[in-house]
Amino acid sequence: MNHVITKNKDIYLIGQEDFEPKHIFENGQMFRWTVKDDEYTIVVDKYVSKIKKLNLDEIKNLSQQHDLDLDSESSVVRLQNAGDINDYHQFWHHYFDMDRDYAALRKEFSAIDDYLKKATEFSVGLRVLNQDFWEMVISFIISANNNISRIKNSVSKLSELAGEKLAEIDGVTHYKFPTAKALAQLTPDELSKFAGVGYRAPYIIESAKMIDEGQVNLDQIRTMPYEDAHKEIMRLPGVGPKVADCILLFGDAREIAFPVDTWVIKVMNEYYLGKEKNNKKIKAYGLEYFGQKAGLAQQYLFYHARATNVGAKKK
DNA sequence: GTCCAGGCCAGAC
DNA sequence: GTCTGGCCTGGA
Repeated sequence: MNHVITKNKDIYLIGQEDFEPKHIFENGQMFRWTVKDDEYTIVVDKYVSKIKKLNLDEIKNLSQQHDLDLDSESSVVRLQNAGDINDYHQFWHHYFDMDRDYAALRKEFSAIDDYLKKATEFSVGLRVLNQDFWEMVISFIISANNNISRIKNSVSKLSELAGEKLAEIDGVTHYKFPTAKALAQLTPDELSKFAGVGYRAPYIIESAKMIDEGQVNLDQIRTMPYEDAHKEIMRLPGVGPKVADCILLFGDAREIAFPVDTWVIKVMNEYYLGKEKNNKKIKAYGLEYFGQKAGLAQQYLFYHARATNVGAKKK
């Protein structure tokens, strides 16, 4: 039975089989992480925390140290510098989407078809995070026609440029994600130069202004039906159909949002459609085929496709 | 040097 | 409405 305990200011998730930090952070939904020796340092909200899935020796040590009986547990995840048990219940529990039964979800997806089954088996422990809506807007504007290492660097630099200082860990200073008001005051030149966002700089600043001035109301968007929300969020410059779906899936937990990116195009053409170039039609097929949880299925497909380089031309 | 990266935008039809 | 070319920039 999985549960949560705290020891020495650390939080431990015990017996949670569907929690693999690598599959959670390295699947393109989250950009504020670094990893060293399988331990992830992440910047989320006001926290700069360390997340690690403990190995057998570490579990044994923890067990002895605190006189616990954890030897039979195959999964212990440690959250360091993440606050106390109240922080867990008020923030982390929802952030990590702990109310969702991912084992049941994988079972459900496995029954749909063999390829999705393979993708879910490949990604046991993947979870779709519930992240800050505003942060997703800017992060995914940056993501367009870009790669993950550059996106990570840009988001980090952007925070350094306009965000509040949080903490210094292992010699690195981390900054909170900036507010819309702070980003709205930057000039495209300084943003482009410092954060390396290139031609996206004016999109970021203009979107920040529209949100700060209330021309686009993110709180209202969250109460809209999916189609309306998707349309409304696209009023922001730099936000097209794919970026809008990422924002809704990762920032507003819209399970139906099905981002069609290069990897999904490859997967869908390789295993489902044959040859379809129209992204709108690919998305329509995805929604029809995978149903209300299309976005969650997309995460398994995307992660597996990218990791295995689906659709690569054989020499 | 070329190509690509979790696409968007403007312009042409 | 659909399709096409161009695009900051860093790394392979």
